[in-house]
Amino acid sequence: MELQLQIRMNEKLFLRNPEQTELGRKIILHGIQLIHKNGFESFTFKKLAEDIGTTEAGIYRYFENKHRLLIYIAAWYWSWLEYRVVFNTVNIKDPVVKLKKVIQLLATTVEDDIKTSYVNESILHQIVIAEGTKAYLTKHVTEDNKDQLFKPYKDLCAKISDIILEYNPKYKFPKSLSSTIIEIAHFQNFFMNNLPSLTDFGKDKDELKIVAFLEDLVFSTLKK
Amino acid sequence: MELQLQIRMNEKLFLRNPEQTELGRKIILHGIQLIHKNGFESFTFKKLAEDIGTTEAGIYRYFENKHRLLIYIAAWYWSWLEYRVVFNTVNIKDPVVKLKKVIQLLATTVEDDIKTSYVNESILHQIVIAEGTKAYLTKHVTEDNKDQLFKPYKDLCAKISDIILEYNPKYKFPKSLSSTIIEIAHFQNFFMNNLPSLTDFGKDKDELKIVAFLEDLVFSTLKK
DNA sequence: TTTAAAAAGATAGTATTACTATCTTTTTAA
DNA sequence: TTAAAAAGATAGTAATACTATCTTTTTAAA
Repeated sequence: MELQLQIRMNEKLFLRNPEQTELGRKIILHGIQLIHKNGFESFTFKKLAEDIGTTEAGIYRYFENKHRLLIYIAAWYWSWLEYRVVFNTVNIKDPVVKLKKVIQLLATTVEDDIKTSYVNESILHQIVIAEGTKAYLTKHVTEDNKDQLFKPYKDLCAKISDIILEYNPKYKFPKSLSSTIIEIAHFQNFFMNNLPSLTDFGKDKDELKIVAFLEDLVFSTLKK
Repeated sequence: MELQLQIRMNEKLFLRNPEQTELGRKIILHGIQLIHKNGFESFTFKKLAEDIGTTEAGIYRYFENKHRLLIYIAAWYWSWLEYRVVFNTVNIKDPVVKLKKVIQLLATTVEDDIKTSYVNESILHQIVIAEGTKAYLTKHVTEDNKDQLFKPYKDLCAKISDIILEYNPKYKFPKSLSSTIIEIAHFQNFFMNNLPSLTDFGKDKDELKIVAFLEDLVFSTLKK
């Protein structure tokens, strides 16, 4: 049995659906690689076009600008992560086990378990760590939000929030704790690798220590 | 008695020290205002020059590029915050009181208590919330770090970490908890105002709720 | 008070970025 | 087979991110 994961993306994220054409898929695949290699700031559609062997104009037919492409990539990541959270917690009764699973999924590098044709999930994870917040840290976040561009992030946050309430229905800040776990999983990873004195993981650079930190944080806070 | 706070900035942050000339101080003052108004992405030295009534070339004599100006502004903010932490916790014995003070300083909007001639602290606070992470979320973070550009941030983090250990010397993740408090204070503020469904503060948009969330988080985690 | 050097102002120029437009060729789907 | 969708090719433009140079003004020290 070979299944292929298909994530349904919001129409407003693109001008032309990149999943449906060869060029579109190349834009996503090479886009992720280029952003990872040079960083989002020095990433341009011109360079991407050269990389792919097409023209700038060709890429503009799919995405309004590079920021929209970043939002698309981030949205894809969050949708994929929500899928993995659902998949990995289904049939589990104990919310403790579920929460631990969530933390592990957020804080550890993906093994390429589910093959999606045109996305390299492990590079994607690195991109979202370093560039993900730039998707919403803008002056037009409110309009973008009205277009539902951040729905996958918000859905994931809501899902984790539900598990938190399952564990402790009286906890007052489930959504804030949820978004905190998500962001901190990424920030501690970035700090560990780039500004290690901001963490306690600088020496061995072990993702499992981030997991331990987050588990301690979450379960101390939620203890009834 | 009128005292003036002077923050000594790292020489590598600028080409020519902006504190020492009228034009330099205007660059900081109007730079902060412009970034706040239009966001960092659409901020340019050309616009800033027009705003001030000087030329682009004039600004380039002070800062290599707009990213360096952002780092300068962020560094100034972190230095100022560390000063305020020190000032507000001196002579306090109880680390609980100290930690609460720290959280309050991080999570609530500044009242313009200390006058610094050429920096608007309340706008600065807003900028660092929305743009601060962009100072280090780059491909050249390692070189910038070697130039000590993030020292004020790391110093603040270390200071808070020390208070954490004062309260609970056995706690395993003082630095990570410290950087977590710092980042989350800002992120929850940004989410509350821009993506409220990621928080539990959307309705009343009250900073004091962020304080409550952080206090609960920190003291649950550190409880012996 | 003079003078030199530092800072600021004025102007020009360049490569790159971030697009838009249009026309032709190729691919695809009915 | 044929039309329409997609891709390719080419051109152009305003803005961005700088660098260079020359002149004038300010300042600080002899």
